[in-house]
Formats: sequence, C-alpha cells, structure tokens
Amino acid sequence: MEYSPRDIEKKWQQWWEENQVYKVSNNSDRPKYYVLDMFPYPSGSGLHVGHPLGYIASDIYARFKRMKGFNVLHPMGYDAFGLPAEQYAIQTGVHPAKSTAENIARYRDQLDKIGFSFDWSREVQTSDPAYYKWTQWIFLQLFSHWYDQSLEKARPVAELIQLFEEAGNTSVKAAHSQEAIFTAQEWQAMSAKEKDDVLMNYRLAFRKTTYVWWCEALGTVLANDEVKDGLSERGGHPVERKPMLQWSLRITAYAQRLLDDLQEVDFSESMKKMQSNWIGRSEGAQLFFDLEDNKGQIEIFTTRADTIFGATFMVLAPEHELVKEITTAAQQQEISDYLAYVNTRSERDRMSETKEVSGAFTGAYAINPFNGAKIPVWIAEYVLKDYGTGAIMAVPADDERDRRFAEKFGLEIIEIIDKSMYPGATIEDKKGKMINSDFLNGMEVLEAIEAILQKIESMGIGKRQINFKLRDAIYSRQRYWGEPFPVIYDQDGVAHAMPLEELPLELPELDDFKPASGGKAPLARATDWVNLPDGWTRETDTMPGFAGSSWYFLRYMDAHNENAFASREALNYWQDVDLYVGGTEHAVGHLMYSRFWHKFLYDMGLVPTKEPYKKLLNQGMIQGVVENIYLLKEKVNGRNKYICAKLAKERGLTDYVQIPVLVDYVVNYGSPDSYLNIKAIQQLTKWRPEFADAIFECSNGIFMDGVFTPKGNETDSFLLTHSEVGKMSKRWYNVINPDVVVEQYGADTFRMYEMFLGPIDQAKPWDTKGIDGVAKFLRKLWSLFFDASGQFNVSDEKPSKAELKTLHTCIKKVQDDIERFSFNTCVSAFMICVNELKSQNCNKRAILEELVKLIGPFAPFTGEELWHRLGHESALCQASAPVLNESYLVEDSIQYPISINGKKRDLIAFPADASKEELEKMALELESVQKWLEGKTVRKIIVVPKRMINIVIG
RNA sequence: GCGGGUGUGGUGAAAUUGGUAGACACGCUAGACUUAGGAUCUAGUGCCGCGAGGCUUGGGGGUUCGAGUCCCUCCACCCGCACCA
Repeated sequence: MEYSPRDIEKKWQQWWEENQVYKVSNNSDRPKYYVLDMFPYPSGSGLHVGHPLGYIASDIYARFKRMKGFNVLHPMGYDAFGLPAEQYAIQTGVHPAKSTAENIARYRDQLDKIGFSFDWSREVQTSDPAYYKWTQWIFLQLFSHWYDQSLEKARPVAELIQLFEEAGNTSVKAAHSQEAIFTAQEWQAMSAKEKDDVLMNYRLAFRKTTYVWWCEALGTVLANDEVKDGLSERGGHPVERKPMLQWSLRITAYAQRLLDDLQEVDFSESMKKMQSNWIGRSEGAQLFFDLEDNKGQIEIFTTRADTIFGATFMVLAPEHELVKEITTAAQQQEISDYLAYVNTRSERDRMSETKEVSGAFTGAYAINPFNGAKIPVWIAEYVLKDYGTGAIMAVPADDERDRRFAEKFGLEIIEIIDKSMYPGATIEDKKGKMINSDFLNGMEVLEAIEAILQKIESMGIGKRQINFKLRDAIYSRQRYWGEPFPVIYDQDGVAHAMPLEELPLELPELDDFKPASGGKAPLARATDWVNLPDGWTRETDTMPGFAGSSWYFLRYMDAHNENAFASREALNYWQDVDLYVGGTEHAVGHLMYSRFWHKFLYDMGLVPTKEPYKKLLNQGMIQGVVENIYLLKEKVNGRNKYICAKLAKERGLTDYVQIPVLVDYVVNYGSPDSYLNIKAIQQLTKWRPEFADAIFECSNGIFMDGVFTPKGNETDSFLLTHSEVGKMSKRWYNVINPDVVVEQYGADTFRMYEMFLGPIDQAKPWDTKGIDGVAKFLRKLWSLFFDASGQFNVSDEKPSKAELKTLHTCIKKVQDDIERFSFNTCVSAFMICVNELKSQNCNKRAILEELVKLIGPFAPFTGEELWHRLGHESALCQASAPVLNESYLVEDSIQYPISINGKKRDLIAFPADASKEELEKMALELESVQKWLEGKTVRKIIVVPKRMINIVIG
C-alpha cells in the first residue's frame, strides 16, 4: 500500500471521534496534567498557518504526557464575543451570533483536519449563555467584595458595611477610591444613595466617572492594554481621553500580589518583565505642598524626596482639578489658551513630540515646607493626569524633562547633587553628595532619601508611599456583542446586583447593531429589555473581551456544571494549568486579568491555587514577508514605474512601496541578492490592481511592461528586493491557509513541518520550500513497514545491537527534547533514526513498534495507522500505551578524538565502559601517541569521558 | 532613552556542564533509473587553495590545554515599554 495521508486521516479522525478516544475523565488514578492553548477568537478569515503552531506543540506535549501515564486535560474552545463580529454585523446586518457560529464551524473543521487530540466534550464558547452565566456571576462577586489590605484578601461588602457601622472608614485599610473620611455616626446618617456612592469606592467592580480611552470610530471605550501608540489595537483608530461614567475592575488592589507571585510561575524572563513593567511599582513619598495665602494644598508623589531643595517650580497636569481654582486673574488668559491648545492635541501628538516642552504659568505659588521658598506652579502636558497624583515638584537640576522646561521658561535651577566623584553616573544611579540642601548637605543620595523620608513623616507633611503604574481596568464597552451586565438601576441610579438565580441575563435580540447616539450602547435601543417596572433600568453597556477569557480555563474542568462555574471536586482534581501555550501579545492583557480573577477566586476559597498557570510557553509568530519596491517619482506615459532595490540604491531613492509576498516567491530569500520570482509579480497584480499596468525595471533591463512578458534573457527572475518580515494578515494578502497545506501534503507532514521550522518560541516567516523533506521522511518511515510490492511486512526477528542503538539513541533524544519543548530537534532525530534503520534494512517489529510510539505525538494519523497495522486495538496516544521509560544504549566502544595541546591528531575507539584513568593509560600507550610525545614532557592529560582526550605538552 | 532578546553556510537551523562547529533538512552540482514528472536513488556541497594545508560561529580583546558557549568592549537587528515624577 502506498502512503496516502488523505485516506488514513479521514479514517482515524472518524474513529477517534466515534470511540471518544480523547475524552478525559475527572476521576483517575493517574496523575493529572493540564495542557491548555489560548483559545482563538473565531474570525471570519479562518485559521492561518500561524495559529496551529502553538496548538501543534501543545498537542504533541499532551499526547506525550498521556503516553507517559498522565491523565491529561487538553481542551479547546472559542473566545466568541468581540468587536469584529459586531463590526461585520453593522456592515452586513448578519447577526453576530450567526456569523460567529459559522466561523466556529469553520475553525472546528480546520482544527479537526490537523489531528488535535482535544476533548471536545468540554468545549466552551464565551458567548454561550450557559457559559456567560458564570462570567456574570463572577462579576457580581467582584461587585459584592472589597479588598482588605491588612488581611491582603477580598472580603464581602456586607462585612465592610459592618465595619463602617462600627467605626466609620478611618480604621479600614482597603483598596479604595474614597476621598472623604467619615465616622460611624456620619455613615448611619447617610441616605441609601450616599451609602451606595461610598461603597462604589470600595467594590472590586465599581462604577465611577473616570478618564477613559474613548474611540470614536469604534464607538466604545477601551482599556489601557487595548490602546497602542495612541491608536486602538483593533482597527488602528484614534483614541482620546474623556471623562465618562464607566464600570471598572479594581485590579490595582492586587498589584502587589500580581507582582510578587510572578516569582512563583515559570514564565519567560521577558514575559515577567513585561508584566512587572506594566504593574510599575515605585517606592517614594506622598508629599503635600501648601499653596501661598492658605489657598489649599498640592499633593505630589516623588521617588526623590531628597531633591526637594532643588524644587524650583511645580507642575500640574492640565486636567488637574486644582488648575481652575488656583489660576490667578492675570494668568487666566494664558492658562485657557494653553488648555485649548492641549485639547486640540491627540494622544498621538502628545506621545510623538516628547522632546518639545510646553506649558503655562498659573500665577499661583506653593511653599517649600523645608525652607519656605516660594515655588511657582505651572501646568504642562508632560505631567500626566494618570500617574501618581497628576502633580510634581520639578527639580530641573536633576531631571531631564524638568531641566528642559526650566531652560525654556527661564526658571531657576539649583544644583543639589555633586556627582563629580561619579563620572558617567546617571540620575537613576542615585549616586553623589548632596549640596545646597540644608540638613542633607554632605550625605550620599541614598542616605539623604532615607533621612528626608523620616523628616517628612515626623513633620506630618507626607508619608512613604508605594505607587503603581497599573490602572484599574475599564470594564464597560458601548457595544452589543458582549456579556450584559447583571446589574439594574433604581430610580436614583443606584446599582443593584441581579439575584443570582436569575442569571444568565441574556442578550436581547437586536437587528440594528450600530452604537446609539451620545456614547450609548446599541442595547439602549432594546427599550423593552432596558426598562423595568417602577422606573428601574438595566445597564446597556456590555463587558469587554477579556471578561470571558479571564476564567475559561476553569470551566474546562467541569464544562457542563449548571450549579457552579466548576465543581469543587473538579477544581481540586485539576488544580491549575500545568502548561499554557500561546503568543506574547497577551502579556499585559489577558494574562494579567486572568491572574487577577484567579487570585480573587482564591481569596473567596473557590479555587485551590494562587496562580492559574504553572508554566507559560510562548510560541513565536509565523510571519509573512513584506518586500519593498521603489516607486519612481515621475510617471512613464502616465503609468507608475517601479525599480529594483539595486537601481534604487544607485540613484539614491528612498521612496518605496511595501508589498506582501510569500517567501516561496523570493529567490535567495534572506541574502542581499534576493529577487522576486515572476510568480510573485503575477500574484501581486491580482492583489494590488495598481500594479497591473505598471512598469517594472530591473538592473538588467525592463522586465514587465503591462503584460507579463519578461524582456531580456531572464526567464523567471524579476526585481531585486529588500525584504522585511511582517505579519500575516488578510489585509496583506500573504495569508497561508493550513487546509491548503494539509490537502496537499497531509496533516502529519504539516504538523511535523511546522515543528521542524525552528525553535517553537521564535518568530519565523512561513516558507513552504522545505516541506518536501518532511514529506519524504514520512514516506520513508512508511516504507519501513511495507515491502516493495506494498505488502505490510514486519519481521519478528530479534533486533541487532546496531538497530537497538539506533532506536535507543532516538528514544533518549526525543524524550529529553520534548520535555524541554525542543520539537524541531525531535523531528531531526526521527529523520536520523529512520535513515539509519533504512540503511540497516530493518523491518523488525520490536524496533518499529517503539518507533511508532515515539513518532505518534508528532504524526498522529500515520502513527495510528501503523500502530493498528502492528496489531493493536487501542488508540496510540492514549494513556494505555506508554512510551519506554528509559532508553538503554548498546555501545561497545566509543570513538575518541585524541589531541595534543588542543590540536586534533587521531580518532581511536576505546571501550565504552572505560574509566577516566583507564582511558588516560590506554591513550598514552598508543603507538601514535608515543611517537608525538618523543622528547616532550607531558604536563597534563585532560580526559572527558565519551568526548575527548587531550594531552598537554611542553 | 529604559528593559529583554538575537547574531553560526546560499536558506531554515543543530551543538548537556566549555570538549570533533555546521547534525537534520531545503537549495544547488553531478550522475543513475525512468512511463520525461515538481517521482525515486547515489555521490558531492562552510570558505580559500591544484595540493599539502590554512581560515571560519557579527567585530575587537581576555580567561583556558581547549571558547559558538564564560568575561570585557564595540556593532547590527528584533521585541516590549516609553514625558512614570
């Protein structure tokens, strides 16, 4: 029988499904292992070859672990709520539920073809009411809890009310945004509405007017991590800062724990760094400066309180509340002009021009609490409303930005740190001796920081404070396709949790998905749904994309439970995710939110572990290639003319056009003399009509003139290009669909090839060129089992030592490499093994059976076929067929290189079991060695068993 | 600017703790077979040199009998953050 992937894939896919081979039980004597993929958002364009990379790796690992005797949970589902489906709905009128269902069906079909061993009985979809019932449920738990900083855990709001009733809020150490303090009596005297307002400042899910990112084009607010470079992450639309009444999650309550517990998890260093930078902890002091004439106080945060004697001015963020109050009549005009200017500037402008300084003087003065100096108060863009208190003391002598500002506006600069003894030291180094600083003079910086902090605290003008960059997560979206808030408002606008037994609160049907007017969500249109008896109303915003994905890994443990998000038994059995595979793009979004939710659930005693993921493996992106071709300024007969990189360089052109192509169409890809194959140009004109009538000129003549008739002698070469690696996306027309590859080569070849491409965590451009090598390998493997006439033919003969050595070298290498997630080297090991067995003409069952077990996780379809041919009833990658635990290498002798002073002289075989001493002795006795050593003195001999022998002379 | 990472043939890449650099595969060259195909097989393939031999892991320096691997320094590229007080 010929190797025909198409037939065997269909057959085994069906068989696996019928026999529920990969269904996993929550009851097992075997140790548990949980392998999780980041579930996909089912987009309209389907999977491209980049998506399965991580899935293949995790599938290999899951299959391998099963064969090593683990009870492996390996589920899959869909992050099904989200913007694209809704945007599509707005354009086409197709209900998001419908398009999402279609996309999911397509994804499922694609996934099945690649042969994953998912337990589909546990599938989750975040848009399924049976699922989002529990998303809503967790939200309500967040709503009804607050964070007690003295116990370092979340507690029910009912207990907080009790504390307030007993002693007001002064003794409560909580994560909060409550400014006013009150006594027990004052609390009692508050109206229900007032009490509710206070409690909102403590709840972990709370509703408050805050400055948020508003995206006009998407008609919704966005969270910090959904904004990149002043543009929305989805769609790349401009965003602006706007105060709006929004739901938020108090993730800041968990900032310290999210930071500390990073030490417990096995994430890459860069991933941990990204998270800790995002959390952005800094130690410093909160300090109050009195304003002149008792006009109040300015609160600032500083990490460098020691520099206070150099504080020659203060700067408030333009949005700071005090600005209006303190601006003097004389400065009124200047300030409002400046505010108007700030208003015209987008977030992008603000970020792109960080070197430019601008600002305006309020006319007010603050008093330096230490020396009574009058300090002018300015406002400036470079101080951010969001960070710290939105106000700083400016120390131009020791801060780059403050210095620029002082220089521009002619403000005083007082040197306060003598760094002369530390040449090259920067401000961050915190080195130098204090000068011009009163009682701090002569101290080292670090000493001074401590001294002034003590002074500040004893004077009662401030205190030590830890500040975090992390902001609370904006949780409202003015969109339709998301989880409705299980919240209702009374006539006074007080938010009430819906009774838990009424969950899920389902999304109402709608046929117009456009945002309603005035920043209102589409749900506002569903008046029947929104308006409740007695003037009560529902929340019309929906939850953001990260809501459903923040806990989905828990649902897989007990996906059909109707009474809890997962049963206690299931949670206790599966505990946490042992291996989580996904891209780095979720470093500060999903991974932070889910860690936060998990910690909250842990505080409630609902999950057994502090952290959701033990180990995180980041797969690199598979990219497309973007080539640059150079556009000539002047047109030729009204047509665009493009020239190759070489010509462009000669003529000094820099004006290039980026075009997407596939690596396959680039000849000599990666080298400086790469050029485009004509096929690529033909593809190009299909994708980009503007190229259709263009003229292309290569360094050796014009190659295309409207029609594809290359001039000159070249047959298939085209433009010299200068390539960059870019993302694979529909927009760039460089997407490769896995179905096409699977159709042509088979799933096993596709899987192995993706692994063979390189280290799993590395980004790489998709390149089909090498896939034939893997296809060839599988045919070779197949041919070990079938004779020339195509008959299945394995022998029961006893394996030879050489055959055993080949096999066991492979077993050892592959098992070690799987455990360190080095899948590309596993594939190489298989190739070596099969090549050797082939040259040994080995068709012995004892060898082949072990080999099939090893290859099974990589090539499950082929593996399964061969496994059954060998006479087994059960599926290959079930726990029933464990791989050999250990390998034993059959070796009689080992070849040792012998060198003199590091220079290799000979290669000689010694017994494999020889000790260091014996090797040394045998080496010296060799005739050739004796000859080289004549008349020389041996200084020492270095013997590295199984590696080399080096004799040092002279 | 700060933080993290990477640099090895024409290409993707291998290389336990420092121990034969370039495994494996693509591509290329030559040949065999052939139903002429993008099939299969064999041999060759880091660079220089006719050769013996010499040179080679981004550049330079160091430690060592021995460095792709460790240390210093410079360069290039990629990723993340970025007026963070």
